[in-house]
Amino acid sequence: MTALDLFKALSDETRLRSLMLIKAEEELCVCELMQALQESQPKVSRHLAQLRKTGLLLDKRQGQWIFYRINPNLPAWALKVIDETCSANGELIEQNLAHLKSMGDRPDRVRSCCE
Amino acid sequence: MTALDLFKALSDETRLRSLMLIKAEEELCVCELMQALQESQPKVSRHLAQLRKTGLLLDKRQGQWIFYRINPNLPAWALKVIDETCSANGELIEQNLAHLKSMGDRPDRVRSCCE
DNA sequence: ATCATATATACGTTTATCCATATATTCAAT
DNA sequence: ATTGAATATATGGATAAACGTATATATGAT
Repeated sequence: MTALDLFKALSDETRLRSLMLIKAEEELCVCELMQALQESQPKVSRHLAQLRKTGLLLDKRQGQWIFYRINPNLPAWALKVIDETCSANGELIEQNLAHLKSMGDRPDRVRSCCE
Repeated sequence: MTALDLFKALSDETRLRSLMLIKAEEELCVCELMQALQESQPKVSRHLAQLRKTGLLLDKRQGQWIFYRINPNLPAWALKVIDETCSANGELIEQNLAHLKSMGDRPDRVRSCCE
């Protein structure tokens, strides 16, 4: 995980928003992110794959869903960069979080994207 | 200066190195950066212009040289991101700093790129 | 005024990135 | 085994970013 890798990963709006949302919510599955971002499935999936390949995210399959969370083993400086960015730029994902809430909380939330 | 603007600015190797070098040396002129980076004048100049337009750098003309320095009025979180990145990734510019040293210190250094 | 130096910008080309659409994979349920 | 839902990936096309070369601007010296 070089500095350049990190900044490239964060230099796309969909990826930046996804990362911030995942950090705010601990973990999110693809369908939740689709709802939060109001974006298509392949688009969200592609960007998440990129964040995973760069090492920023870890994924965990749970039934038919795949949950993404921030890789806690990132270098300390990278975690700090993410922290600083998230805590100072919350307004960027305000609306996305609102979309998330409109799904209800889990397990309701999960149910609402899979049934 | 949105988060996205910052990360886009830092997601190019030439720009990242330039910023780190400028931070390490307080201020640098274009010809010093050309030497440090071993890159062409238009390439260096173009990337510096981009960093200036994004608000990351300030420039100051001094005779025929133009010195760039980090904009101290950046939002606090952005300055922290830059700080963290620089202090944890010094090896990225090790060799570039060596090239700089080989010019000698200013005013010698400046003389060596202008005479 | 002329010339040399430092820097900036314009232009056309190449390269990288992003996207939408279509298709594949994986799991759960029947 | 078949079906449906969630996710992933492949492909071709569009958009944007970066580059090299050439040219312009500004300063200092003669």
